Amino acid sequence: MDLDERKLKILKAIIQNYLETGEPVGSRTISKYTDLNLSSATIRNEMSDLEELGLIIQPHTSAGRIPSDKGYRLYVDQMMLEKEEQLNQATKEVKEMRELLLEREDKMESILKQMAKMLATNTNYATMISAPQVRGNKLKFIQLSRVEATQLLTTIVVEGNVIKNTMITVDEPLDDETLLKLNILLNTNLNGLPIEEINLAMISKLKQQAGIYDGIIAEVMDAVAEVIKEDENIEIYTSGANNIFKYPELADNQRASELITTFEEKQLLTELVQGSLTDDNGTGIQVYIGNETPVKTMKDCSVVTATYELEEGMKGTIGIIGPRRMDYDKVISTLKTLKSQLDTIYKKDDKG
Amino acid sequence: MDLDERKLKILKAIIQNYLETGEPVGSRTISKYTDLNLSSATIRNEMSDLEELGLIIQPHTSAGRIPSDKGYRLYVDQMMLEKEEQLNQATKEVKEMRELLLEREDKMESILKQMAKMLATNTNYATMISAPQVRGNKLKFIQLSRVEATQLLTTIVVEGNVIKNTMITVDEPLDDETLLKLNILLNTNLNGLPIEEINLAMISKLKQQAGIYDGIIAEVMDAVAEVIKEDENIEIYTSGANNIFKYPELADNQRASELITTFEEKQLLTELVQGSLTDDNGTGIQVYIGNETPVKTMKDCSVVTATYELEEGMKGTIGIIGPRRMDYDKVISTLKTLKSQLDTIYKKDDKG
DNA sequence: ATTAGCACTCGTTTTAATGGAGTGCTAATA
DNA sequence: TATTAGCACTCCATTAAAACGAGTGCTAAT
Repeated sequence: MDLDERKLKILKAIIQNYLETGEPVGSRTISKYTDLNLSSATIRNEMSDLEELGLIIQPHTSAGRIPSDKGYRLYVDQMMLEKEEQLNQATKEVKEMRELLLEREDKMESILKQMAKMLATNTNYATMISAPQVRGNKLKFIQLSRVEATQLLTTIVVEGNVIKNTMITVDEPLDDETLLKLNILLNTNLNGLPIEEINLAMISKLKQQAGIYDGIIAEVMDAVAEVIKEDENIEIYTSGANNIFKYPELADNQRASELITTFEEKQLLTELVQGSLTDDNGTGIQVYIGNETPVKTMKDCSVVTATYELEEGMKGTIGIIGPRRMDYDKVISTLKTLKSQLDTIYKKDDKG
Repeated sequence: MDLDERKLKILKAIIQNYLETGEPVGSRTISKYTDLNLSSATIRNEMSDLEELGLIIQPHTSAGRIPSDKGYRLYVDQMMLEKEEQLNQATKEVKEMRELLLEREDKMESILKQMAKMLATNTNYATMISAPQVRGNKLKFIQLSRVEATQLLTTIVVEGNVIKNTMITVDEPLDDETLLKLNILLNTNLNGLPIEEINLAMISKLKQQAGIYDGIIAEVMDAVAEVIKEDENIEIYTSGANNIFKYPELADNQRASELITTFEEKQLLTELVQGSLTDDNGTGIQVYIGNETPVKTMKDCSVVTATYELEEGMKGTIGIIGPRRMDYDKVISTLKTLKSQLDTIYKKDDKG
C-alpha cells in the first residue's frame, strides 16, 4: 500500500486540524470539513492505512488520530518544497524587524535581544538567537594606555572587531617612554598573529624583553587568553519562554520546569546552535520535530532554526521553539524572510 | 486581648510548620509537636484569638490555619531581632561564594551570573543580582586609535572604570598627526568632565575645532552619550526561575507564566532594585511579604533583598524570590553573610 | 484556666454511573 | 471494486454520589 494523492490530502487535513485544536482528529471531522466529499467510513479506512504507514497515531482505542513525528516530517518537507519560490512576500513581522535593524544601536547585543523578543511576540513561541561566532582569530591591535598614574588600560582587538578591555593596576607609575616601548614590543610581536599560535616560548621571550615589566606582559597575555575563552561560550539570547504555557501539552510542571531551565541555562542551547550549523542542508533552515531535536529536554517540542551569515564569515543561529503542533508554515516563512533580510541588510549597511 | 508570650510561641510554631509543609496547620499538630504541653482544645482557643488579631487565617471553615502577611511580618521582624548578633557563623554556602569571588575572573558579569546561580542552587529559590550602579560619572579617558587604515577605535573610560568601545569607519585614512591632534582635542576638553555637563554648545565648539573631521567628533560624542544610556538601564542577572515549580502555590500556569515573564523581562525587576535601595532600614536587608512587594506579579511571593556596596559608592542588590512560606531564617542569614563578605572582600581585594 | 468530648463543617478522595466521540467491521450499494 | 450506511463496541471524560477525615467551635466537667 502506498501513499497516493488522496491519503496525502487526508494526512494534511488531519495535521492542519490538529495544529489548530491540539485535540485528536476523528474521521467525521475530516469528512465534513474538507472538499474531498468522502464519507467518514471511507476516511476511516484511509486513516487506518495512514496509521499502518506510521504517519498518524491513535493515542488510545476509540480516539481520533494525531500526527506522528514521521507524519509531521512528511508534512514539513512537502510544505517546504511547495513554498520554495514564493519567498519574497515580506510579511508584516519582517518589515518591523527591518526597521529595527536599520535603527541599529550599534550594540549587537541589544539588537539581538530585541529581535528575539519581537520574534517571540509575533509567533507566540519561545525564541533564541545566538550571536554570530567569529571565525577569524587574528590579533589586530593591542594597546596599553595610562588612565591614571597607576592604572593601565589594555585594549585588544581581534579580527572581526571583537574588543576586549582590562584594567591593570601597577605599583609604580610608568613613564611615557616605557609605555611606548611596551606597546611597540607587544604590537611588533603579536600583531596579525592568530591567537592559537601564541605559545609559552613566545610569552617568555616577550617577558624577557620587557625586563622588570614582565608582570604587565603577563597580565596582558591573560587578557588575550580571555578573548579565546569568551569566544568559546557563545552568547545566546532567548525570549518568550513564557509562551510554552500557551500550549497545554508543554505546560505541565515537569516539562515546563525542564524547559524553563533549558532557556535559562543557555549553555544547553549551544547544541542547537552547533547542530543547526552542522546539519546545513542548503536552505539554511532546519526543522527538528520532537525526538529529532538534539536537546533532550525538548523532545516534546519542535524546533525550527535558521542560520544567518553576516559579512566576514560570522555565522549565527535563530531558533523558534514550540509544541510539535507548531505553525510550521508561518514559522518557516518568517525565518526564511528574516534570514534573507539579515544576510543582505548587513552587507548593504557595511558599505555605506 | 493582647499578644502574650504563649500566643507568640504558638504563632511561631504554626508558621514554622507551615513553612515546611505548605499545608494548613491544625490545633492537634501544635499540641503534639511542641513543648508547650497544652491540649488541642486550648490551642484552638488561642488560635481563635490569633485569628482575631489578624495574624493567621483559616482558608475555609474546618481547615487548619495559615499565616497571614501580618503574621509573617511579625515572625520575620521578631527573628531579625533575635539573629541580630549571631551573624558571623559563616555558612557552607557563603564559603563557596568566597572561593568563587577570590577566583574572580575579572569579568564582573560572569561573577554575578555565577553568584546568582549558586545562590539559587543553595536556597532552592529564584534569585536576582543587579550589577552595581556607578555613581561617579566623570570622564576619565578618551582615546581614538587606528586599528586599520579606515577603522578607528574609540575607547572611553568613565570614573568607576566603566569602559566603552566603538568602532568608527572613516572614508579617508587619517595620518598619525591628525589622530594625535584629535586625541589632544578630545582629552583637553573633556577629561575630568561629568558627562551631564557636556552640552550642545561644547560639542559644536569641538566640531568646529576639528574642522573637516567633525564627523568623527560627532561619532565619539554619540558613544559618550551611549555610556549614560547604558548606565540607566541596570543590568540584572537572574537564576533558578525554575525553582518556582517546587512550590505548588506558585506553580499553576497563570502564576508561573507571569513569574517567568517577570524574570525574563528583567526590566520589571528594576522596581525591586530601586525599592531595595530606597527602603534602606539600616540593616541593608529588606523583606517584602506577599502584597508588600513592589512588583505586582509577585504578590504571591515573598522577596528578600540585600543591598551591597562595593568601593567607590557602587551599590547593587541581591534578591531572593520564593513563596510566602520561604525559609526566612536561612535566606536572611545567607544574605547577611554574603552581603558582609561582599562589602569587605572587594575592599580588601582592591588594595592588594 | 484547662481540658475532654462531641456534633458539625467542608474540602478531598473514591467509586459508580452516564455520555459521547470515535473506531472497526460487515453488509449493502453504485 | 470502491464507497457507504449502520451498528456494536471501546474507552476517555464528565458528572454525581458517597465515604472519609482533618479540623473546628462549643459545652460541660475538672
